[in-house]
Amino acid sequence: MVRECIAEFESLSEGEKEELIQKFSVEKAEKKKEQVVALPPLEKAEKGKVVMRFAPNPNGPPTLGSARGIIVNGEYVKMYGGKFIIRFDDTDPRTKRPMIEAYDWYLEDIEWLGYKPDEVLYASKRIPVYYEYAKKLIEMGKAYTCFCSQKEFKVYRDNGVECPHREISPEEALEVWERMLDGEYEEGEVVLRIKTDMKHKDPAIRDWVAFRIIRESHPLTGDSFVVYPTLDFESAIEDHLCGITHIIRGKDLIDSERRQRYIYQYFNWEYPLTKHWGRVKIFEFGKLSTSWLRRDVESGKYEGWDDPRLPTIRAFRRRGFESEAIRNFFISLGVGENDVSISLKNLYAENRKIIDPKANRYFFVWDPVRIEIEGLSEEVEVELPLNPNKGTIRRLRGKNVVYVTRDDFERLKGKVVRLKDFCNILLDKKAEFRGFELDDVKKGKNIIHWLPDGETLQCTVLGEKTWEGMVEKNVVQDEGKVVQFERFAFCRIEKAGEEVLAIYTHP
RNA sequence: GCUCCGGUGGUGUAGCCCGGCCAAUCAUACGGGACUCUCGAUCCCGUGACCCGGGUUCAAAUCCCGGCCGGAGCACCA
Repeated sequence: MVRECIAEFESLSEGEKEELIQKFSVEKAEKKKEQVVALPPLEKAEKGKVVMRFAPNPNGPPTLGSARGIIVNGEYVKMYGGKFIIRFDDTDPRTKRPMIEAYDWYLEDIEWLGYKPDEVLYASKRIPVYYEYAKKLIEMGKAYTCFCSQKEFKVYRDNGVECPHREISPEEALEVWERMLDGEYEEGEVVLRIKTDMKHKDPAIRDWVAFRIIRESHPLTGDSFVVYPTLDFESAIEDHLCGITHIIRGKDLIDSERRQRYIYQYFNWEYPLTKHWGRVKIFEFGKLSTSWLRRDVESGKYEGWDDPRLPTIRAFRRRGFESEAIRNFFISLGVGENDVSISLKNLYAENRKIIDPKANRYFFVWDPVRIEIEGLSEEVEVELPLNPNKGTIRRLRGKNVVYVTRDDFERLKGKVVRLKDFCNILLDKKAEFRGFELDDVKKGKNIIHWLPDGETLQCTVLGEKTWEGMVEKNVVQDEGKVVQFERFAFCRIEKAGEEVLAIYTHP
């Protein structure tokens, strides 16, 4: 039945086909609109009252991974209306030392991705607030100062046994706490723990650390503090203070919720709704850790944090990606708890949809080979499509000395090829002119791109590798924009002067 | 090891809570064709999946049990 229909359709004339397609295209267009990518509805989300946050530690620049957090949270706030808060969880000046430049990079990239934070908070500047809540908990007997070493406590924890310090009175604990704040103890000597349940079936939950001493100057607050909260504590307090309604983050933080709930219970607060997503592994980048990237950037293996080979948002911006593409890419991943490993090809496909219709076309001849065309006496002016979608054109001089790429030269030497939009030649270093008409070579489809001698600019393309070659002068008008180098790839023209520097976007 | 969580085409995703309308959605990928003086663009057509085994039921991707596989956490990191 279906086959018959198709056969019937195929047998129609072009005109008739067109007519039928027209007839159904309205319906199709409507369907496409419905399928606009969107996040699944958020549980218990009230219009205008959704408060969400993105809480990075700026110990490196935002990466594709950060983009997911920004996009998913930001997008939900957009969907329902409410508040979007950026909070820098920068409470460890040593092991996760913040990078001073990264604070602004986050803000910039968030804006570029299309979200405007309603509030920006720096945890490191609000440490006194956390002290107050710590004090309350101590007074309530829900937190205690503990002098066990990490090793000692591990034994207690693993065996589900309460440590001796757990039983001290709130008054005593308070006294120790004050002395901690006054800097009377050394690093590692004492910590403040939250009382949970030493018999909890998950050892990870048992009496966790809320504050520890770190004697290291903080990039933002200097030496103002020696007692720093852990993420679990800081974030628990802050989420409540900010009135966060929904938390969506990676599943590595799943235990965090279980720990924090104890505090919420003690203060009688309501814990936000949470959702956790799985790990994203991108084929092209493998596992990426900020510290690992940092080492390679600092060692000079990469040009900088926006090196086009890097998975940072800055790098994608430099490559000329549209933020809409990145948004669609992550929205389509959804918020499932299973791990995903996905190829950047999907991102490329999203980006291509947006960029292809607007990118101007140019010839870029990499690894050029000089060709002399014999039998072509006069120069001609050649018109080529600049943007096939808009019908605009560009011009090139058709000369008897041209350059083609080595790949094409070697592959097609001795054959008749078509210099796109110009003429046909028998390809060799001394080529023979074979006419201007297209039909002669159309069958073989040996259509290649070319550039006239003396009317080009030096061009370098930076990407996975570096390509050297020449490009037509016309590109100058597209400085800063993404163009398509025909038969090569999309590239962003970063600089166009005497020489051209282009960044490889994607195929 | 302990505590959680998850397993739908090559890849991602919808459906699973509230079993039937799922011979399973959409995207991407791949294959074929059309169009085009580039193309990985566009337009047609096609390929391709419910981890395995039991159970409950008239009926299971959906519920239950077991297995296998994968992941996360088990820090004075975030």
